[in-house]
Parts: sequence; C-alpha cells; structure tokens
Amino acid sequence: MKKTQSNVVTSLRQMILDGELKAGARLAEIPTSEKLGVSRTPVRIAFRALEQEGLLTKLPRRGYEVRSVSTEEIIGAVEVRGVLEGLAARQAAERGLSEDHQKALAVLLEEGDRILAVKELSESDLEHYQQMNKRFHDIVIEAAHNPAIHAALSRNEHLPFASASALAFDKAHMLREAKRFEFAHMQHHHVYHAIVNGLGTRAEGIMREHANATLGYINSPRNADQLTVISERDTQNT
Amino acid sequence: MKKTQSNVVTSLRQMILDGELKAGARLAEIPTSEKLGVSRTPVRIAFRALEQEGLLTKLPRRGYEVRSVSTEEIIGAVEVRGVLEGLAARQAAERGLSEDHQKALAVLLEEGDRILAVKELSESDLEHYQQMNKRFHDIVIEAAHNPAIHAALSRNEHLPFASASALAFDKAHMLREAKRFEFAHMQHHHVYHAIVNGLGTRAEGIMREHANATLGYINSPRNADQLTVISERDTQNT
DNA sequence: GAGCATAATATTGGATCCAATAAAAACTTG
DNA sequence: CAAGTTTTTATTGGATCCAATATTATGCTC
Repeated sequence: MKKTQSNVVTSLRQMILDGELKAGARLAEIPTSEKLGVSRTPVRIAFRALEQEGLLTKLPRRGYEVRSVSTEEIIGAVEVRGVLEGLAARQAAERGLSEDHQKALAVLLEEGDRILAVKELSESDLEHYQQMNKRFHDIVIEAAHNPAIHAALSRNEHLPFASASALAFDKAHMLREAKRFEFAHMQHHHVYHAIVNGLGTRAEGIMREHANATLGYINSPRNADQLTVISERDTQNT
Repeated sequence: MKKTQSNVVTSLRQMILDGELKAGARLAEIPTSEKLGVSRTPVRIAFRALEQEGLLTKLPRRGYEVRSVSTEEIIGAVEVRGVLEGLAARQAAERGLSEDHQKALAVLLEEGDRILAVKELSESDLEHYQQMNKRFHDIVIEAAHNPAIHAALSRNEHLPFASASALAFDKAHMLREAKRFEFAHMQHHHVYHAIVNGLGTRAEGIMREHANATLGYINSPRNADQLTVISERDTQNT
C-alpha cells in the first residue's frame, strides 16, 4: 500500500501511542523516511503536525524526540478537557439538543447500561465501554455547536494516552476498579438529564465533576468507595 | 532580508489580520511563493500551520482560502477563552503566586490605574491599555503552571481578531465605550485579590465573568451602564 | 593522556522536478 | 446555440538536490 501524507502522521502517532517509539527516542527525517518507505517531504510535515499535537519536541539541529509526558501534564490536560466539556454540556443544554443528538445519547446510555449489567467485566467489555464513553463525550461536544471547543481540544486529544500515562490508564488495573465505571456512567445519565431539561449550569457542573472523577482515579485509584452520589431526586428540581 | 520559514507564516498571518488578504480570498502555493519571493516548500508549511490556527481553509484541489469568521464563531472562541482563563485563575490561586508573578501583576494593575485616571482616553491610551490587558492575562495563564491551557488557547489566539471581527473590535467604538474598560480593570483588581488570597473558586468566577463582559460588549455594545459591580467588601470575606 | 583545532557527519531548510488529478476552458456535434 | 466531450491548465503531493550549519568525531600538539 502506498503511504500517503496523512498516513505517515497517523502511523507515526500510532507508533508513539503504542509505545513502539518510547519517550525520549530520537527521530530524524531521513532515517524515518527510509524506515517508512517515503521521502522526506511527508515526514517533515508529519513531524511538525505531531509537534503541534504535543507528541514530539524539536531539538534544534538534532532532530525530534518523542516527548515524555509527565503525570502532572496529563492531569493538566484532563483538567482542561474538563472545563471545555463542561462548557460544551452547558451550551448543549442552553441551545437545546437536536432530535438526532438526543436519540444518539439515549442509545449510548442504554448501551452502557447493558455493558455494566454484567457484574464481572471482561477486558473486551471494558474496551466496549471506553468506545461508548468516547462517543458520548463527542456527541455532547458536537451538540454545543461551538467549533472553538473542538479546536481547543484538538491538541489535547492524544496527550493523555501518550507513553507516561500507560501506568495511569493500565487496563488490568481499571478492570479492578470497575466501580468507577458505574459512577461515571451514572454521571452520564445525569448529564443527559440536565441537558435535555435545559439545565445548563447543572450540566456543566456534573460534566466538570465527571472529569474530576478521572483525575481522582489517576491520583488515588484506591478510593473508589468513597464516591458520593448525586441523588436522582435532585435532578428533578427545575 | 531573506524570508525564512517562520517569516512566511508570520507575514501571511499579518496580511490576513491586517485585512490585506480579505476573507474569502483564494491562495495557491505557487502564486503565493512567487509573491513572497520564496519557494513552495515554506509556503506549503505555512499554509498548513495557518489552517491549524483556523485562519485558512483548504479547498481540495483548489488551494486555500482565507476563512471568513462569523460573529458566532468569535463568540464561541471568547467563551472558550473564558473557561480556560477561569481555570488558569483558579489554579494560579490554588498553587500560589510566585513572587515574580505577583509583582508583575501588581505593576500592571497600577499601570492600568494610571491609564484610566485620565477621563478622556486617546486612541494611544486605548492601545496601551490593550497591551497591558494582554500581559495581565498572559501572566495569569502562566501562573497556572499548566501547559495544557497554553496549548488549548493556541488555536484561539488570532481567531477573534480575524477579518469579520474588525467591526466588533472597532477602535473608535471602543473609545466611546471606555466605561467598559473601567469595569474590566476593576475585575482585574478583583481577580488579583482573589488569586493572592488563594480564593480559587472566586478567581475562576470573576475571570469567567470578565470574559463574559467582552461578550456582552460584542453583543450589545450600548449597555455599558447596566454593569453590576462586585463590591470591594465582598473580596475581604475569606 | 588532555585540550584544542580541524575534519567529517548529520540534520534541517529551501528549491526544483515529476506525477497524479481535478477543475476549467475549448471544442465539437446535434 | 446547448450539451456533452475532449483538451488544457491549475494545483497539490511526493521525491530529490543543494546549501547552510551545528554537532560529533578525529587527530594533532604539548
């Protein structure tokens, strides 16, 4: 298959996210182009794009290197994502959901219910849930009808999954902490409820708390029990 | 002077922001490279960078065009900036200001006081204030020690000043609305106070309100009188 | 053997070619 | 003269060259 420009950037990105290119590894245009079987031109462009995404840093006259992302940076990225998705949820609530978006969110919620109905989650269940989770968030962002949110998140997209975070997001570990998922999923229900009822401030608040839950997970993955629960009754107060 | 890569992107950006290249204008690599006296390579890179910044859109097989930015988009960008700077203010408060940052902010506040002491603001006063304003915000963002905020704002940097916004930010108009500046400057004082006293939530709230004030300005520039004022006494309650 | 000078190498930035392809223009035919 | 077809042109993506320059290695001197 012929490698094309965007192919080069996606395959390089994948290599970084998969850990095939470890943090600190040095990359130069010519060796990389030979390795991928393309010329320097697309590699050049790819390096700049990945630098933009925060995955590479330029070492002047010495090529690029795969950035090592510290836990602090990941936390920072998650916090940023939190406020932005909070804004998205608020705006989605204030502007009103389209029929399609509401339907899509409802379907995803049900999908999550089904996954979590089983008490012992398998790894594939986990992956399934993650996909559903991502789609849920994407739809909320989309429903805000604010392209600037998208733009602001673009540099944030892959960072939390880069090398250093392998630990924080370790799959086996998350499996043991499945309780978190139930809590997160409940928050999804509440966000949905707030949005469809036009409760912008509430939607924003829950969404931010939702991001915060992830942070709590990164920081102290052992305290899943102490999570407080937003009572369903509260959501009825309009 | 020899044009270099970053020169090409900055000069193209300037041309767009100055209105020399109007919204909707089509750009192709070869004509642009000839006009700037460089080869296609740096232009190619510049186009991609400016596309990333949201200033150009790619028309497949027909080159690029200067994006026309709608008022809605600018509002969206300002809202995004608001929540991000709100987060920055909160984190700056929570993490504590360094000696240097505190000093810098204090100096800027005083500078603003001096500018606004004069009742009839000249256009150069206005420009001076704007510079001070930008530095104030930059320092707050810096003080948050969260690189993800920077990254998220990068695509947001120039958008609000692109073509369509010429109207919204019209200088003569702003001059007439100088009252807004006093209000904004007072908010700066409150943000400063909240940050140095470690009042994260308050700092965030005021910063978001501050962004909102800009929005109010874009939407209805005539209502400068109805602004409510945060009482100075409130900021003493710790 | 250490330190400095010099040479070799690696690496990027810019320029130019070539090929593929889509858009636009010209042309032909009914 | 309109509509479809062919030709021309514009435009980008990729490959390769050349030049400038910083880093690394080598070697020379003391």
